[in-house]
Amino acid sequence: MWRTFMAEDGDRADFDVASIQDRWLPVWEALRPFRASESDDQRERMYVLDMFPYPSGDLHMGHAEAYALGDVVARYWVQRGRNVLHPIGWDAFGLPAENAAIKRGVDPAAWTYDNIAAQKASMKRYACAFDWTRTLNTCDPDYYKWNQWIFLKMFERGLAYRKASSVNWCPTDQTVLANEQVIQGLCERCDTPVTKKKLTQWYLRITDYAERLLDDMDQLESGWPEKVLSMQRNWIGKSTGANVDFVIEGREEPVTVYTTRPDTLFGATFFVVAADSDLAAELAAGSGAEEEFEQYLEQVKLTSEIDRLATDREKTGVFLNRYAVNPVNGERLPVWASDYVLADYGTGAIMAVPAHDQRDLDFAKAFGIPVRVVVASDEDPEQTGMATADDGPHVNSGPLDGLDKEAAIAAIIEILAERGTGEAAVNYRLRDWLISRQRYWGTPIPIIHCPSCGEVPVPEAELPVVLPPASGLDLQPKGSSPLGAAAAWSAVTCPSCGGGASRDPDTMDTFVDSSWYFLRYLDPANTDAPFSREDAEKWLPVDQYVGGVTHAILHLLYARFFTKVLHDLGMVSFTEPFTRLLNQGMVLMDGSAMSKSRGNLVKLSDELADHGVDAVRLTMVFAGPPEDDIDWSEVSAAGAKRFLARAWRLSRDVTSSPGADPAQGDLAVRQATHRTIAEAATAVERFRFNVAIAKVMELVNVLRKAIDSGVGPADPAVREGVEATAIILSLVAPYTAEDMWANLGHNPPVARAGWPEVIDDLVRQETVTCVVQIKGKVRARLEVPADVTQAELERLALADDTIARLVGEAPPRRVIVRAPKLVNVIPG
RNA sequence: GCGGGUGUGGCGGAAUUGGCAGACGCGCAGGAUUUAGGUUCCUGUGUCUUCGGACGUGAGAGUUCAAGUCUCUCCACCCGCACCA
Repeated sequence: MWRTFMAEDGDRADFDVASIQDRWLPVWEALRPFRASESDDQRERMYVLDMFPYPSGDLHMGHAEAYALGDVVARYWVQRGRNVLHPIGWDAFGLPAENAAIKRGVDPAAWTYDNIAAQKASMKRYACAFDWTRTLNTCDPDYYKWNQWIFLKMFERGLAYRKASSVNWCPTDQTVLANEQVIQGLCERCDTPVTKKKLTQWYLRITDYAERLLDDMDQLESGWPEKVLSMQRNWIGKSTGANVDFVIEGREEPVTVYTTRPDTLFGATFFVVAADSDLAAELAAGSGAEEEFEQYLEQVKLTSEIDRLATDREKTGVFLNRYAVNPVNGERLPVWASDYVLADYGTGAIMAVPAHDQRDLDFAKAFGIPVRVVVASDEDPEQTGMATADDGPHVNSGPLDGLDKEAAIAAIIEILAERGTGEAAVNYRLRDWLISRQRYWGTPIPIIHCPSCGEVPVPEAELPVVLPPASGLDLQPKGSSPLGAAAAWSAVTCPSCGGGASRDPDTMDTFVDSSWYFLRYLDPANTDAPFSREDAEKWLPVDQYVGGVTHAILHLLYARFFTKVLHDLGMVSFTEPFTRLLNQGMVLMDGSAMSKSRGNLVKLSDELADHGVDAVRLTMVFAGPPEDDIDWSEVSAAGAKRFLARAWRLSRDVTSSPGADPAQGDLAVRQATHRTIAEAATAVERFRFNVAIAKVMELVNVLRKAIDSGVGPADPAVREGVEATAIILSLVAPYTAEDMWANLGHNPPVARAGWPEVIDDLVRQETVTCVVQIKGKVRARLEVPADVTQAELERLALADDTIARLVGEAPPRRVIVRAPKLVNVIPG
């Protein structure tokens, strides 16, 4: 009702958000201001990329923040005259589509494409500066064909392979998970405790790239947040040490263990194999300890992953009635099986040195195994219960006695190497990437299983292997892929021998889709290749990537891996895909993440209806540094709207004509304008968008005063200032800016108006305020010429009445002069 | 435990190289316009104060003419990893 009032309330209250939005949206739709030029454009290229969304519903507050931030960067560089590529697409495969299908009986494809349509409309209304001619959906056969193609290239090179292994299994989603998708023992997606299952699955050999993934981080050092780099380093988990071979009595082959402390080899008093390893079962067989071992293994299997992760758990294990022989001194070490040794790290077996490893000590104490100190220390681990990890002279270690840690490691490696029982070794925590998923809505794995030929790649000419329609398939999770039940789809003839064969029933992890999508944007309709090498060389690597820190490991590591593989395939020349990364924070409500169950969900559509697109965007950008979280309850979209109305009113008040010569205008207003332009540019380039906004707000205040009580609305400097305001605001508040631009008598789009040129003379201050301190406390201020000399400034400062009075007669002991801004007088 | 980060008014946050702490906004208070106000405009707003000033950036020390900024010690909180041998 009050809106009706406002409309009648004369020229003050005309800032009608809804009608401004309705006016400009169709105009932009026609003008397409953000199309990246395809060829022979001489402008410098720039690739600004936002992480693409999963179409799980309409856009939410998190999207609104991320896309507002990415938009500032993209729009800024467009204004600066760059040829900016700023694309968007949809990460459209994945479980939610399938779950919706199961729950509501809709086709996953229909569900997905409906959501995409809704998000696309919302994004356009949200005025995202995307190049709408380049969108992609990963669930389109045109897209996933190239997942399959890349997979086959990897298969050819041995980078994609199948193996049987104990894998992470989500009982709820009824599918396997990559290590990266298990968070604290829970399924990343549904928080169900993850269990282990022995399955034959497809893997990508990311471990082959571990060293390069680590090394190439040097290239990212200044462009990526330190946090993300450290998380990736952590995840790759490189360690150095040695492999040592231990003979097990009664076993032909020696067992290799990996250790980071080969120098403590003389302190080994027992030997442990992972309870769930094949080796443990083998050693238990015929040892007389089978029964105990079986019982123990049962118990271990029942222990959930979460319990396993509790670090303060009691050590458990079972003696296998076997002995390993220490290669350096021939000692017999009892062999135990325990779950504190992991089957899939190192070799699944360890030498245990209780004096210098806390876990081994805990175990030794629990089972009364002797502790032998081999690195001298004041503390006795057996007494204190604390293993010592400090450096120190070695003792009880034969040839290593007296050496420090570093020397001892070098010496023992040499000794082992001479005897052929060990060598220096490097280990990684990173495991190969498990990509098989027993679900429907994903990329079919393009392999045919033939009883006589084995794994046969689908011939390239037959790609894509298209998903069969969902209708008629049982998508209910049951542990095996729904595709296997699509008999007509599954049954094929072997491309190699022509015999009966079947398709691989699994689909790929959706992280495969997002590992190279940034390349597909260059040429999303290409039918000959995933992307053109020529375009890739022109546009990539991505100059600025914007997205949430939730993908710090998963997506970013996989995308880096894919880029290196594509590099090795000769398809791209660079080795890192994203030069700079900006991780935006989250949008919270009342201190915690929004969720329906918590009852603190803020609906984006409500906020947009209440305050308008521009005010919501402005609030997101002005709230603080982009990487910080925003608590929606602590910021004010109403305040943002008020500011926009204030800025917009300026454009109504200007009475000079377009093209009026600003040189004829008021100097002070011009200076304020040009300083703002310069400061806003610096702030945007440093990602201090909130500061850029603050600067525009100051300019708006100056212009308001100039109009109301200063030079008046007809001064050309006022026009210049309001035009600059519109252009700077176009980065954040495109509707308001466009309407201001029109009010000022210009044609749309303001987004392509060009960044105003800064006149240096107007930025330079001819006089500055100099503070005069006495002993570091400000006592006076002087207006001085900006180019004042040190000597002149000192004279002026000491001549100041206040200063002269406070300093007194005696000559000052010292005067520090930093012309033109500061003088500090230390009285005698 | 290991690694990364953050501590500034009632709140969100500013502050190139050490050089006026608290820009800008929110909120609050007062005033003007208004029949009215979820409008607009103006003014004030770190704390204490004997109105001269004094104190003030998590705590404590140090370097310096000068420290939010540099160094050391400590505290609190957040994030990531965590039985990885």
